[in-house]
Amino acid sequence: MADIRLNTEQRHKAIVQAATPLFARKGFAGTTTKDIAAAAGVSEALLYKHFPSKQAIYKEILQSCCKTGDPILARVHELEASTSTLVHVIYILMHRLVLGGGATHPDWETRHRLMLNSLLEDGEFAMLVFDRVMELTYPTFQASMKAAEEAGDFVDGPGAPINRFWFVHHLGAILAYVRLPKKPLPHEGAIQEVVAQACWFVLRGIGLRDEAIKAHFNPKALALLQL
Amino acid sequence: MADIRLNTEQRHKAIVQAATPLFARKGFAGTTTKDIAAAAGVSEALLYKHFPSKQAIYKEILQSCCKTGDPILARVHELEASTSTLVHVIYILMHRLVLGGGATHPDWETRHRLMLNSLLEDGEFAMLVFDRVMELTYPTFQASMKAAEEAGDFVDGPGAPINRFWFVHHLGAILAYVRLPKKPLPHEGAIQEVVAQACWFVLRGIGLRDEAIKAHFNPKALALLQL
DNA sequence: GTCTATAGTAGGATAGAC
DNA sequence: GTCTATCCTACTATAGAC
Repeated sequence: MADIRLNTEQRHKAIVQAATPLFARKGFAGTTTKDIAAAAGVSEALLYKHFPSKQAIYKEILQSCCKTGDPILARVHELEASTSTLVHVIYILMHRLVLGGGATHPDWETRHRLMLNSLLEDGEFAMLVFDRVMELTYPTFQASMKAAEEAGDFVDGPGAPINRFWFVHHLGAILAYVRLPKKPLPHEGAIQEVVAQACWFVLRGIGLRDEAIKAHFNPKALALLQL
Repeated sequence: MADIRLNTEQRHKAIVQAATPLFARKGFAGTTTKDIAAAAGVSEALLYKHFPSKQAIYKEILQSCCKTGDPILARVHELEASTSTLVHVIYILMHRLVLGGGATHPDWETRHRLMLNSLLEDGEFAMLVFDRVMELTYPTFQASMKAAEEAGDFVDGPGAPINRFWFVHHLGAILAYVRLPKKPLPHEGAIQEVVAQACWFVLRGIGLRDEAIKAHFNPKALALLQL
């Protein structure tokens, strides 16, 4: 069945890779070991040489998948704190959440599905992903909010800055989630438009002044970058 | 097994009611007919006298559950369009999404879970729920945005009003979703606080001026109403 | 209207050969 | 390292009695 012989580590990885989209699409209960074996191109027996149980495969997927961060998001920390950076970080975050990573990181859909499954289960994976997202982007986000305030572009509001950060992330996330079924959705206009509107919405929401948004937010130019 | 004999209609309803939280919690694949029968207090055989298949039970649950609207939301249309109404509608919507309906409508958690499952499946149920929410609350929301604009409390922004409505709803929804696992979450502060901050965030987001929010949004007073 | 009993299948996991 | 064959349990669904 297996096309070629792989060493233990390679086969182990291959099984995880093959199983990931299955668990993402059909959930833990809906995925059978038969499915996994077929997707991995091996016999069911071989699965059990590498993993003690189906549960163990799932656990390992959640472990490994929450660690891999989007390569673009990983570089956000390089940006200097400013109003402009605040606008761009938010655009990047929203854009990648909703539109995915294109060629550089095509697997956002899988991650979104694993997130939803996790929220229906124990939420463990979701927590780890939240930690990761925060680690990658919040320092720059927070510093840029502060910079924007000092520049007079920002009006503070009630509540912790971290909560505002999560509101931004949450909106991007749920826009992605409601698009998972490939059905017509309540939103009006093309998805790029909706994302741009959502960015404007959250920029206002965190407290950026309309003039600052107008000055720094150029969604059409950003869209050309196809990031 | 069955405590008492019910007529066809009653038993039918009882099965649906018993099965609903099971499908919500464990998804379609994770719920067994044995579970359903036990929860309904009947034999598995009896399920099949009322429904041709497990799938049929699930379908009927999704059909019936998307029709029942929250009784408070159903009365939103009675409110007159104004800035104040805009603020209150948003608070009511967010509050009920996140904190649930208390005694009047305790089953928000089940609905949230069915929503997440639907987004992982074909999204049909999600669409129907979206329609229902929009039907109940959007007319008042839209009219109040217009009234707020005429009162000078509101600065219009880019994009269709309906999208801003959905951004509001989405944020409330996802705050509820991330709370489904009873785990500590990224947000800072008590959940009532977070909801109040989220309301402020979306009020800004749709374009309400800070002065108008300050004038009309009194979360502590609203919280006392325990609505 | 409801049950017990059971058919038939699919699921997770293992034994043992190569 | 990989497979075929198999075990046993759990699952969906039905038959037939009360």
